[in-house]
Amino acid sequence: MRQLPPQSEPAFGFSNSPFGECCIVFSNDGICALTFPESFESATYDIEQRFPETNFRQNDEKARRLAKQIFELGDKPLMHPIGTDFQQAVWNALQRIPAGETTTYAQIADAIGRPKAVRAVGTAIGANPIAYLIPCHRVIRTDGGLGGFRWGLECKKKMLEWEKK
DNA sequence: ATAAAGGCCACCC
DNA sequence: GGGTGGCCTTTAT
Repeated sequence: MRQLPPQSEPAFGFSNSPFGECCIVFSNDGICALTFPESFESATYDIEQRFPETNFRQNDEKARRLAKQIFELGDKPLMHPIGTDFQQAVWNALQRIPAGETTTYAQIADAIGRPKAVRAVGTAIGANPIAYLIPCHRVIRTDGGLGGFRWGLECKKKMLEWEKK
């Protein structure tokens, strides 16, 4: 099952955040992406890849409002991530990790009833479209290593530090 | 239909 | 520390 791409008033915008500038993609159905791109171009390229056929307006004002909700007030706005069944299962499991705690890729695999799909879990976590809100940064390796992070390991560390207190 | 590439893990050296 | 083989999903041929 594949969810529909954003349809109702799709838009994107940039805002600052505790972890550097972020790009938020949203529609009336909720947030469908939160990224930390290096540039305007890489951000729009990413959007283009993820949602071809969709025409987005730029709305930085709303993006800043959302960022404030997320990072300052700790709200969790409505989300609308697009992905396969497997990915949805993984992303749902991520949202059950309490803030300030970590788990491992293997434990997530167990949690979704696919203990052998550890590697695929790693791949699915890497495909997480909504950074921070879907807390893929709380997943580390079984051997204690930090694992990877799409937006750089420094960023992953920062997020974990930020949540520690 | 098939190949190649992953944010992994256990096991060896 | 490092290398290898197995595992499973996704994406691009």
